[in-house]
Amino acid sequence: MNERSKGEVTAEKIMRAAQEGFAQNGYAATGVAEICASAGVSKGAFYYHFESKQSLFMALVEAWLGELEGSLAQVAEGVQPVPERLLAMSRLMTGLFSSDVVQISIFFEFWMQAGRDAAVHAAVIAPYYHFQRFFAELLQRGIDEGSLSAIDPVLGAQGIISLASGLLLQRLLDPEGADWGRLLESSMQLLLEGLRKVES
Amino acid sequence: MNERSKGEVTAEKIMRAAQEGFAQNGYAATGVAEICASAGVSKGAFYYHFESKQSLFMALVEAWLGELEGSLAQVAEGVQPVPERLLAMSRLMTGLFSSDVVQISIFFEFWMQAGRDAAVHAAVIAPYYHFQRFFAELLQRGIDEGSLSAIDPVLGAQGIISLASGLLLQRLLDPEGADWGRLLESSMQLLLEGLRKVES
DNA sequence: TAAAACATACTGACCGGTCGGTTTGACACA
DNA sequence: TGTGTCAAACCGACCGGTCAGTATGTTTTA
Repeated sequence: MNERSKGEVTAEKIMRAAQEGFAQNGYAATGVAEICASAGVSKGAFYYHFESKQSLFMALVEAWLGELEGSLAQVAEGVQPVPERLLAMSRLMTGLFSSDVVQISIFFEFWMQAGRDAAVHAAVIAPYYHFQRFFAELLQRGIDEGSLSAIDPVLGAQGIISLASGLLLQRLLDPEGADWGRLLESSMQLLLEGLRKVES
Repeated sequence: MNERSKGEVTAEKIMRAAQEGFAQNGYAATGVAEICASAGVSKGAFYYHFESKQSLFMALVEAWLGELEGSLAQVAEGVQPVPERLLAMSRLMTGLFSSDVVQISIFFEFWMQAGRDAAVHAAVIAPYYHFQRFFAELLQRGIDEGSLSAIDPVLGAQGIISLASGLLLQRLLDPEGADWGRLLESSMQLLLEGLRKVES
């Protein structure tokens, strides 16, 4: 009935514990022993499933990116005009990111490590470009359909990504400082206002 | 002639070396011995000037924030309309931030540590609010003078901060991916377009 | 000459990773 | 159903090395 083997369950327990640890105290400050204790698993089990602490981190990165990619694909399709579509996406992100500060924290942990570790960087840069291209194409479509003014779509895409990640960053510093989910939506609206084609 | 004592010079050498180390490899992964070697100074000198590794980090945070505060005060005054003033500020930031990836990296290192360490958080959150208030007041002035539409100024301020920090974040991941300095200016212009009051 | 400013050797805790051994569960065979 | 087998899964003591911090002595400066 249950298709997941015992080993897979253990590996998942380790990954969950590691994610929490890395998010809470950072990669370097989180020991393997601590992860094991938190997962209720021995060190032997850890090194049975993962080659090293580093490779565990990579597994986390890849799992997270895969998840993100999936939820992006969900909203990739649509027939509404581009501005409405972007707003809908930001509303969706609201739900995805308002979940837990820990989730956000690990995301930036990945980002920071990418600047230091070549392997992490290689794993992160490709999806990043993918995202950039995704938004740029969306904007281009908006320009083509006449709902957006003719700015450089890549520039606009980088602006959108900036806005989203910057808000996440502020939320990290001051979780109670604002309704960050709602804020993402309204500042996206603001940016769109700047992008929107003036009726002539 | 030279007013700076020998001790102050040593402390500065240590701080410079530490900044580089923390930025390059992160706080936890940068050892005290490594910092000392890089500064050309012994461990004794280190612990003569700093109580602990942690307190050195705090000193770096405070120095950096003070510097930022100073360069902000420089452009606080002005007689131009608010939108032009904001653009001028983003142009100024271009120069300040395009200097070195290391500089940016240490900035985010501070930010991340703030989420983990109460002392760092306390030191960072106050200036953060200060900045937020600064931009909010600037926007309010723009609304009052009629150059901006009547949005929530705090929301606008958080949007501006998001844009700036988000672009920095992307620059960290992909330094050669764009002319990030120019990008800050043009996306600020985009945001301002959304904020600008339509002539009626 | 006293205090400030350093240098060097050292300590104890901790950490990533290893290793020899043990448990567990699925399957074969009787 | 009982029993032997084997590999996957797991355990935890242990090792080499690193790290923040200290103890103590030496030089420099005013």
